[in-house]
Amino acid sequence: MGDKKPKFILDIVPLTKIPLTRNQSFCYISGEELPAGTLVSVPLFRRNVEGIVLKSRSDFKRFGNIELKKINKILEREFLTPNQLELAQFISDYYISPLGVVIKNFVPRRTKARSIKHETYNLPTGQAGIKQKNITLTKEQLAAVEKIINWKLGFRNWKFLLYGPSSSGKTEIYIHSILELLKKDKILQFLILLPEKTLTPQAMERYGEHFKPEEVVILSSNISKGQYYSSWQKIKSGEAKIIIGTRMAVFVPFRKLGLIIVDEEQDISYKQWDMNPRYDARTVAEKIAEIHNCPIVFGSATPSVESYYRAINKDLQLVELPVLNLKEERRKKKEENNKKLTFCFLVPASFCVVDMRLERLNKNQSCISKKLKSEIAYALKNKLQTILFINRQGMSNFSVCDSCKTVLKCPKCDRALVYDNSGKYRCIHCSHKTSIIPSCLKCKGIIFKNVGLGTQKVEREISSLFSGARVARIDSQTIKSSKYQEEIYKKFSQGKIDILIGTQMISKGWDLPNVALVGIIDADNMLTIPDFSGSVRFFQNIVQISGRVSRPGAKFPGGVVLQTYQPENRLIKLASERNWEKFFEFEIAERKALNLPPFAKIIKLVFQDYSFKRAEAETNRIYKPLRNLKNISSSEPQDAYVSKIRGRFRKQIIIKYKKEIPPQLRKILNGLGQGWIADVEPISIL
DNA sequence: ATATCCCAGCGT
DNA sequence: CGCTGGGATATT
Repeated sequence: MGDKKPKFILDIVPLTKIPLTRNQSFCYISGEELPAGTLVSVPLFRRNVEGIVLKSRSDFKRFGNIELKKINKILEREFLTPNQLELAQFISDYYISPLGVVIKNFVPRRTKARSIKHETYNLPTGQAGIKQKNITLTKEQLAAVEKIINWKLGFRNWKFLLYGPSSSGKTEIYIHSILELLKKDKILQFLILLPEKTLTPQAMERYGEHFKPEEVVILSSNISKGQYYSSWQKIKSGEAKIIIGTRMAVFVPFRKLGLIIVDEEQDISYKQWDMNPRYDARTVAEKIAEIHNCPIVFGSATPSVESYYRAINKDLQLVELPVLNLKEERRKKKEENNKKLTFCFLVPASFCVVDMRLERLNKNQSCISKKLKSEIAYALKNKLQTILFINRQGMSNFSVCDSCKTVLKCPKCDRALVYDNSGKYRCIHCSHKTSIIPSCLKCKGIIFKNVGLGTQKVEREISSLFSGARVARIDSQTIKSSKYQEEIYKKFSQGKIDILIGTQMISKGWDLPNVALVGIIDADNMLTIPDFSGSVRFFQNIVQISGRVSRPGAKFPGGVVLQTYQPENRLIKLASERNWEKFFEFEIAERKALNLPPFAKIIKLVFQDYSFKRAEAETNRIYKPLRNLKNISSSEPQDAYVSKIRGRFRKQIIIKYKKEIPPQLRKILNGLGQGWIADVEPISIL
């Protein structure tokens, strides 16, 4: 048969890594025209892969001398929406990541959800969803809602920064805005992005109360592939209206978005830093808002420096919220307490900085200061709960050989091993463990001294100081099983635990109403992060940690005790005041002086190799052309903060540029070979 | 993903 | 000189 059927050439992106130096889409022949976004199977060099159609055309001429292959199979037409394709291209360009790898994130595993269980989330079921709780909003909250829902009237812009302390009622504003926008247009969908840590069942309930269960989907990394696919389909069909999720939720096929909310906007878990594409869900969400022509709200009590700077420059519309009647509440509380208690050791929301040098002078060698000890004792006596923060897990920072004073290091990583109470020493990077009796690599000594503090050490100390107290510990070791975490949470909220010791892990998400005292055991340790965002992280940590006490509704006003060897440190002072604006002024001046974000954009280039020589040679090779480029500045190749991981040496180059990546720089970045990692706008340059 | 090419390192 | 293993490479 003479093949009279018209044939078409399709531009198809295989869902696999194609080097950035090459064209990201390939041409295939098909008997029929296929719309963009169609999922197909194509042969690609002796194997078959999935691919997404970008374009159909009928001109053969360009490929006269190359014999094109036919597509294998059409899997599903218009599997991805045009909006998604546009977004994928944006992410690929912006984060210098192969388009196929990016699109892979948009294509769910198409496994049928085996169980017919519709909702397995902890959403309030049955009636609860439909009865819309009457939320009474304050004047300020209502004003914020008005601004958001009337975003079209705002001539300036429809990107908002909702800046208000925790407990200023941001969630109510989100919910109310959504309900109002839904009233106007029933087919709208809404995206609510949350950091991993705050996407908890407790947080979910707050949203679940106001919408029908079948209208809400939750997307996080711990749902099954089948569940994800079923949610994905619901979103594509329009059945799902409220999409709550972590950063991965930016990849789903929205039909028509009415509003995007990025809660806890400052949270660094929005940035994917460990694999390609190294995208930032905040930036991507903003792009989605542009594509869908819908408003976007970034919410935070301690905004990122970048966002607040944008708000000041009117690039975001700043909506400020006052503390929700907290002052009155505090005053009332104080009066009450003064009546009840003969002496009130904690001024409400007091913040006490303890100088640990004085403790040492006074022959107190414990990691618990006299002040903190007495406060804990008081809290115990009054059946109030205490949280102690120590941002180091295990027993200590590092261990030193007693005879030759060498730090015990991981053989594969440039990292000190930590003693973890099982009698072994562990590496946090590669989970390498020593034998029960480790020996010093240098002198074969077997006696080690532990230096510094860890959660386990604090736990021991506390147990010996307060033998009657019920103590629990939470860190990344104990938290591995979420069951255990849930159990601790339950016990603590039921008042069955007096003192909770943990890393920053517990500073978020957990709503603990009965906490009277928060102790920050070693603030200096938190100050030592030598990174451009170190100060911000410190400040935010302290605010978040302090936020564990003195919230409205608390049964007792709380206090914070911060222990430090440098009480005169400017950051400690700023943090103890917890005045974000004041901190911002200090920080922005420093960022400007050092040409750091938001005054410059950063790309971090990391090269890893088993041979130090090769790592050195390769980074120097790339540095040479970079040095001569105009409009950028790049650092000389330097050892990464952890200069060796799993036996591979790591060298890095930090590049700064204004606004957009210059074309010549892009060319160099596209040509980076195996072993290189490019991280655009990284959260850290360590 | 995977066949293929290239080269260093090694033994004959 | 050939054999081998590891790494880079290309894919319509």
